[in-house]
Amino acid sequence: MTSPRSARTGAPDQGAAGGTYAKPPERGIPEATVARLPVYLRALVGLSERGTGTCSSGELAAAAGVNSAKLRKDLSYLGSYGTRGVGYDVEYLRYQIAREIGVTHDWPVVIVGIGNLGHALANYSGFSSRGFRIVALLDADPQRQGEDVDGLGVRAFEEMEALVEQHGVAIGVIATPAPAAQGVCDRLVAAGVTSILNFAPVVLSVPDGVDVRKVDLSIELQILAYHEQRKSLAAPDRVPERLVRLDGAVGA
Amino acid sequence: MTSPRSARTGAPDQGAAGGTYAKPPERGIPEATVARLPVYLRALVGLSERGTGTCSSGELAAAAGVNSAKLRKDLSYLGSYGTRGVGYDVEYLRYQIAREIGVTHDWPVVIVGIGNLGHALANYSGFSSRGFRIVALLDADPQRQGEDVDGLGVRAFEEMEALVEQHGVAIGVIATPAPAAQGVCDRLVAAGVTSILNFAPVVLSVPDGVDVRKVDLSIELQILAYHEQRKSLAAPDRVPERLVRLDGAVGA
DNA sequence: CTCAGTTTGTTCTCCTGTTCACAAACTCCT
DNA sequence: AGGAGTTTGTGAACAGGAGAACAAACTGAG
Repeated sequence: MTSPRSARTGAPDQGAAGGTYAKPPERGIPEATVARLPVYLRALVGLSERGTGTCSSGELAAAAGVNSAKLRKDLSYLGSYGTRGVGYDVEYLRYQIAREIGVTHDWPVVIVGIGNLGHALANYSGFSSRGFRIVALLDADPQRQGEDVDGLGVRAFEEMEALVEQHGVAIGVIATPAPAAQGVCDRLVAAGVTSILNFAPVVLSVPDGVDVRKVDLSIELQILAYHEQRKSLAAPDRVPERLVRLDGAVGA
Repeated sequence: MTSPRSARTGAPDQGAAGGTYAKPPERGIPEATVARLPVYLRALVGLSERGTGTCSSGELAAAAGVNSAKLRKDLSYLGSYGTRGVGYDVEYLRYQIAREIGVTHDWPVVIVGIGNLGHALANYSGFSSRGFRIVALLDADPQRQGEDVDGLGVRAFEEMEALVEQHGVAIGVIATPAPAAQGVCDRLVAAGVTSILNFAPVVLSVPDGVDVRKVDLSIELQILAYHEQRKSLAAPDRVPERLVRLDGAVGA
């Protein structure tokens, strides 16, 4: 009844109160959990700034906007960093999550495409405060080159390879117009970049071993629109004049 | 063996070639499918602009960057809009998806917080081309008010309620600094907005019936960093100087 | 008309992720 | 010290999505 297979990770648990180092999980954190770790990290930073020393899974879950059971299971993939009957030490857990994600050290980043969005990204404080150091801004437009954005000059594409090599850049951000994105992507990959955050509304094709994440502003709005439409259809009262004649439902 | 329960939708299929109107699904499109429909829509627009009249599920899947079986299953939730042995009519399918998402008619939108990101959003052409019409830009800073962004003046918060009412705004975009976001959110909801796209790095709390989607730029980068770190650990060769002393693994 | 080739729509199976529920472990009070 | 109260960590049921595989439906050639 008590644990038919207790040694799932192979290590004999070793008491969990010794403290030297708890457990090296190293293998297989589910993708869904990885996506939530940064949320927990941000919530912990908030709690820390408010002077909280310890917090329960319930409190942290509320701050992160998730279920407390899910939070505990997520954290259990990293190791046993809590204390039963007490909760989690905010600073300790914060460090452990930061280490697991990899934001305890600096990640040099290049941003390609310094239009409106590129400007916004270059100025976004959330990057630098989380270990992401923008080392270069690149744009194809000679008119933009030399322009100063947040203390960094905009450089030409031609310098991409040298900059990536020099700073050891592994992560690139693409904020170019759609037609230019694949070309920029290919060039980043050739230069040695292995992770790409893509804001251009295209599906990038990359070789194996390169990660791409896509952020598409209009897709998010369209998803909202879908649900909004459903809401209006479900409750036909309180519908303003914006939704008349949606379908052929009225006339027929 | 052949279909123990054939009448899953209840309707007798009625031939699918009549053409007046195929099927009103109206119920239960999986969330994962909803999130992909805009991607298909964009791929279809691309095909349409290139003059393609018909396409198979394989072609469309390639353009959208997904599996063809998944694409067919997704489309089947909307109804039977393809022809076996032929494929999908690009224009017809495009319209059907657009209608299902709700982008065949205009969605008036307000953007709150006209900093760097708000500027970028206001200028983003992907919105207007998909039925999202920005009807107001709002900012708390009196210095920004009156400034002209893309033909629209920046207005004060005080006008929010009147603008939402006047234009029948259902969707709001929050691009304010984190501390202001919850207050803005409450006010938008009180004014009648029922869908919110949140760029501020906070967890918004809203009443039931209000949808919130969050876009967090730094979280995406952190997810990339996690995988990048794993890649470096898995292949310790070709690691530049940026990843020395990651863990206590070397000294001990 | 018949038959081979093509492509959709759907079913079935597998896998990932979520949630519940509870034993183990800790604290605090008496 | 002992017992009541808390809280974590995790096994196990449950739900939902992904992919393979196949029958149904269409086209076109002979």
